[in-house]
Amino acid sequence: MAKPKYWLIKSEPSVYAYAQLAQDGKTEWTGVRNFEARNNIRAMKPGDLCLYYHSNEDKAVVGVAQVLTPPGPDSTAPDEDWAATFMGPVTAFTQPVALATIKATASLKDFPLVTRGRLSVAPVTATHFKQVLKLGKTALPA
DNA sequence: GCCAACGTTGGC
DNA sequence: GCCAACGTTGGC
Repeated sequence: MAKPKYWLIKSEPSVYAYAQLAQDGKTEWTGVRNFEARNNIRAMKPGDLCLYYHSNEDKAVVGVAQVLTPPGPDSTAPDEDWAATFMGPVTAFTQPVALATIKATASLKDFPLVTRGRLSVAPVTATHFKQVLKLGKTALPA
C-alpha cells in the first residue's frame, strides 16, 4: 500500500468515544460541517492513519484510527455537499496524550490542536504523528 | 457556565 | 467583495 498520510480527527467522547469505535469495528465518520475539514476528508485515502482526539471531557489523544474507504457523501446530509469515510480502530494508546502535554512539548508547537483548536479534521506530519505515538507509549501493530 | 476564537452568513 | 453580526466550538 502507498505511504499513508496522517490526520487528526476529533470527537466528543460523549458522542462517539474511541472505545465505541473499538467495539463497533468500523463507523461512518459523519457530521463534519466545516469546509476545510470536509476538504481534508476528501483528501483521505484507505490506509491513512488518524490520531483520535477526545474534545471537551477528556482533552486528550486516546488512540489511532484508520481510513477504511475512499471518501464519499455524508449519508447524514444526503442533499448537501459534505463528505465522510468509514473509520476503523487501529490501537488505543497505552497512555492518553493530554492536550496540556502537547502544548507543553516544544516540538509539537505546530500541532493542529495547538494552532487550529477548532478544526475537526486536520493533516498531521509524519514527525508529529510519531511523536504523539511515543508520548502515548504505543507502537503501531505490525 | 463563561467567554474567546473563529468560521459562516448576509446586508450593503 | 467587504465587513459586521451571528452561531458554534471547545478550553478553562
